[in-house]
Amino acid sequence: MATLNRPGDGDGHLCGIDTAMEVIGGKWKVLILWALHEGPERRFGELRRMVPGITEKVLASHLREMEADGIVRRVSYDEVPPRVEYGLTKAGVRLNDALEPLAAWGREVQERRGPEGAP
Amino acid sequence: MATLNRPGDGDGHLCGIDTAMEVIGGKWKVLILWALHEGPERRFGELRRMVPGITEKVLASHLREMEADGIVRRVSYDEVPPRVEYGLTKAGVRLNDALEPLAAWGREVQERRGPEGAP
DNA sequence: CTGCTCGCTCACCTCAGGGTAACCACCCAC
DNA sequence: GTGGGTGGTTACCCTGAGGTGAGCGAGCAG
Repeated sequence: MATLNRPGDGDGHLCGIDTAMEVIGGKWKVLILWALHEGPERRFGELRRMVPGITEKVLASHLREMEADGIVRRVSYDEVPPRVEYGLTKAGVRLNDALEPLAAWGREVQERRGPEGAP
Repeated sequence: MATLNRPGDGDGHLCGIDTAMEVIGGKWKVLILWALHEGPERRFGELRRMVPGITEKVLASHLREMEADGIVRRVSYDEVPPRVEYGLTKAGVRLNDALEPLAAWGREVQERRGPEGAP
């Protein structure tokens, strides 16, 4: 789906956006990313608790996709009970940084929409 | 779905992201945004041509949503044949700017993935 | 009169992403 | 033995975003 992606486009403005959108396109991915960016390493159950509403299946599949995309590192220890820890890769951290301005924009819009003075 | 949105969070890092994701969550929205950001004003058919693959129904509904979100301005002239022009609002321009780092990240990843030396 | 343009709208259909829930293998506390 | 906790997997279902195609209302070229 490289519709607007014209390599060598002199504009140099957007055109990598859809790649990024595919990576963060999952319903919960940015939330996982956010949960992951705070601690050095998170465990599965920890993430499940940090992202209320997500199911185990979806959390697992999202983590797998993010790992395949190279933004999440997965370390599993051969213990019992099993222990697996997830962390961000360099690319993941950079993605998070790239998400910051977007978050700022979102917050700005939120304030403008619902300026409830804390009831 | 304000799960992770904790207003007053001392962290001040993410937490507006999902608002932004709702706005640009549509399949073609960033492409429309990109098409819109270059010219001052675009017509419907022009946009349809600039975003190959999109259907009229989806283009219309996305434009409507983006208008409701306050990032697109719509000006319709009472002429025959009908003429309607779309442009970005201030917020839309800022959203585009906020998307830039994400696009840069996407481009970076693209290069890393498929470093084909232009066949 | 026919057909074309323009910016949509409507009715219908498809399909994949996500939700539900049960289950696995293992060990520990009770 | 029973229950709970670990990190998953598998099967199935279901909703809603998006795709398909047709048509409309008005005027103008031919």
